[in-house]
Amino acid sequence: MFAYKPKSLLLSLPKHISNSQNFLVNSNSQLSPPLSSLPPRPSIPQTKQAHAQIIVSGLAADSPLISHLLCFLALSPSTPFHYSLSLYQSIKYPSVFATNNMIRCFAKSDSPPQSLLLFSSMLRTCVKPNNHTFTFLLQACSRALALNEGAQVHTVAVKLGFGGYVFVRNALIHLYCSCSRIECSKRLFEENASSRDVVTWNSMLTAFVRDEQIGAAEKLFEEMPERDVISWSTMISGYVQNGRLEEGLECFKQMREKGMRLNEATLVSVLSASAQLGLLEHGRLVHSLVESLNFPLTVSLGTALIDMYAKCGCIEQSKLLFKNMPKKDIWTWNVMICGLASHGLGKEALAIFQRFIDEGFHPVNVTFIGVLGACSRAGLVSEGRRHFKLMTEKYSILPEMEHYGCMVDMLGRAGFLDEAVQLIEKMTVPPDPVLWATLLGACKIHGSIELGEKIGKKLLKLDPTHDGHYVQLASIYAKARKWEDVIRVRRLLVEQNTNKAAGWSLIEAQGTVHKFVAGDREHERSLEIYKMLEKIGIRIAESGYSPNVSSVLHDIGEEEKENAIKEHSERLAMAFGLLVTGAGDCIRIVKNLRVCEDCHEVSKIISKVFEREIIVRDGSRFHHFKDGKCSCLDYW
DNA sequence: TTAGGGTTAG
Repeated sequence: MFAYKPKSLLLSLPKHISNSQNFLVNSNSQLSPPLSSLPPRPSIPQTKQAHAQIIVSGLAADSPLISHLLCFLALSPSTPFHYSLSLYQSIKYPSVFATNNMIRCFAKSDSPPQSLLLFSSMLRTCVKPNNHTFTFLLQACSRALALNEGAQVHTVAVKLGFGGYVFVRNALIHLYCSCSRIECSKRLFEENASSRDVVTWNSMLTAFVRDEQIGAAEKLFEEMPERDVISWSTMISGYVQNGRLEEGLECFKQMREKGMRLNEATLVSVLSASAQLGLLEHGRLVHSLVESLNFPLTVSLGTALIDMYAKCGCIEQSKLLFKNMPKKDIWTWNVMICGLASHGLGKEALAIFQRFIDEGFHPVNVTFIGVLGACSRAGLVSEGRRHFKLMTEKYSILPEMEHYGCMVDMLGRAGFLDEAVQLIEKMTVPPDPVLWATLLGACKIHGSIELGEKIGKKLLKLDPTHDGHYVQLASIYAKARKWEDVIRVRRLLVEQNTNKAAGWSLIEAQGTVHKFVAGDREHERSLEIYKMLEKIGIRIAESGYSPNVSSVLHDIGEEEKENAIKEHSERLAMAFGLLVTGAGDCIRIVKNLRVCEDCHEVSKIISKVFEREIIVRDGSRFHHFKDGKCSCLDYW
């Protein structure tokens, strides 16, 4: 049997087996996130009540009875181990059963390495470990990401003849996967082809997914002799974690077609995919499944739903869910703050943040990405400055690139360009090209040609393959009507052999996702869409609209520029939306890039002349167009 | 005797 070789063999066997004195626990071991909810078990108060009755009945010295209580505690979701330990210590001669359950209590607590110390003392007191002992010990090592200790447990398990037990081996595959030793997991998996069960396969599937080997995971998933709900959930979350969202949803579809039972993990992953893609209809379908299958609205599921509705443009639905969540954790608050921020509801986001603090929660870096993003999108400059200070000084959170990004965006767009430059100069981490590009965008808004040119040139050196920088710099020149410079930058762009990133927009209609790129003529209803575009053109011209072509980089005539704008992907999606939705229905569009100035203007006019609410999620935020106005108040 | 391993994102 394969055994991982630890860096230094700190563990050898106890005296009756070998000796155990050298068993050391790595103090640097990190804890993995807490385990999620488990099936209903006797609660801690119930166990305590039973314990009290045992004492009153004079049975406190009955070791098997106390051992059973300990077993109940070990089965409960993660609890502090002090009570379990007091029970365990009341047993005069703890059996292997009692000790195993205490090891399990430690493994599930916030101090999993304690279980290794107990194992060490178990060996000294000559209680012989069994296969259960090793399963729990390996679980503790996995949770603590304690590779070295886990490898030692592996060695002992093999020496004592427990290496062949399928539970032990599965726990080992999981341990090495948790500690990023995928090759070790793979060897254990391959060495025992004849004695695998579904958990063995699932553990290996998880290992491939965590190592971002989606191809290998897909192959394994295909080969599996049996797939249970966890196999499917793992595959779906694998797709979602690796950004292969459509494939995640397709896998979910197949899972349902096979009549598989769903569980919380499946639903959370699928909600995340729906949210990231902005597919409201799909997200709603998942929500209705949650309700029809009577899934309890756990913190995870509730938070995933709040996030989905926020990312699909229904911030009111998110707010309602948030209000009605019986239990919230820090992530519930974080997604609510970030959701409000993305919809430009800065003041509401700050109010929620204040409630979060008042309820005694401690903010983390993501909380401040939401808070600073809220200030940035709503133009709340002094609040942004105050919260940035609060984050660094009161909560000692080291600002990351995203925090600086929010600040530079906020200051830059509000016209505080010098302050933004000063902030960048004071950064503890080197600014990335995205940050400079943010400032460049601000230079464009404020017509700051000199600074913009300086940053643009810097960007072209830093990141010459990114077409967006050329486009931005050329737009600055275009705004200043410096056409020769526009042509020069455009030539540079061509010489660098980069292409402008293709913008796309998508819209859902009757359960189908329709994706458009600029000038798209592939859609089966293309003719009707272009007719609708013409109709839109006439109606908006009647209301006094004239095109703003400053965002068009191409060195082409004015008429052609107008046409290029007219066929932007979001225009096609909007035209399609007007075709397929009923009068008065809201049109929802998801766009990968930021919406251009002209399309923004046109969307406002369409919302008025066609009497439609249009919600666009662009690469940066939400725009709610209604009655000729946008929720961003033209500040984006 | 009793118990055990694998899936969740924001």
